[in-house]
Amino acid sequence: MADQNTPRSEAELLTNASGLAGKTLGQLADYLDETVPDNLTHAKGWVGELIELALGAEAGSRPVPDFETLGIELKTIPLNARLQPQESTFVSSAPLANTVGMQWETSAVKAKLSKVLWIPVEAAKDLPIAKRRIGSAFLWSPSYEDEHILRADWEEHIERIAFGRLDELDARHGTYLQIRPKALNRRELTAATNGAGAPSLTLPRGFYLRTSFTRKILLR
DNA sequence: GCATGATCATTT
DNA sequence: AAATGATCATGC
Repeated sequence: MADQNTPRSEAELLTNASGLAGKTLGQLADYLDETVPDNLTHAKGWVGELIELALGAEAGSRPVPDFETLGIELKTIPLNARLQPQESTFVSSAPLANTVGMQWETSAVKAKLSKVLWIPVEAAKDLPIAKRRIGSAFLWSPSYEDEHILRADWEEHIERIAFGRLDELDARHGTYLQIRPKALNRRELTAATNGAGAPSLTLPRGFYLRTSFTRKILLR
């Protein structure tokens, strides 16, 4: 079983993560003295937080990788009954103000995706949460081709934002990386820059990896 | 409000 | 059934 202290090395983290494979969320919750919610409607982050606790992630809500000294980001990946990803993966909030001049190389998206520890977890809706099994964790970094496409997507999104075409933002753009709302509700507003370069307000958005892309990652 | 963790619910 | 758009919880 994984311990609750932060791992000192990548190998230690991988060993701990591998130790979760085959366990159910119920077993892990018992071990950690956590309560399994009846459903995730009001606990959407519960699985991710449980795994963080099990592996000793320390970032909390700070904008740094879960395992800061190792430079590794932890992501759970929900699997359907066919063991394929069933949801997109949130990466980071999208910058909507003063985006002119932003570069992929120094972007939050590139930083977040540079090294990810993926942990597959069964998530079929008809499977009780406590009975859902954790899968085999694996460390991933984007391939050269992946990064090329991610960069092109990011640049396309940022260009749209930089020109103030906020009304054109929608989830259909982007091959691997899409932009979708990331807010409490549709009335939420955040600072943006409009087409005239003036301050404005718009719905907060986030960058997400399409399910079709995480499916490819899983198959590697 | 924005960062963390995501899934839900409706539309296509 | 899959994709898009909307939403939920928590901490500071």
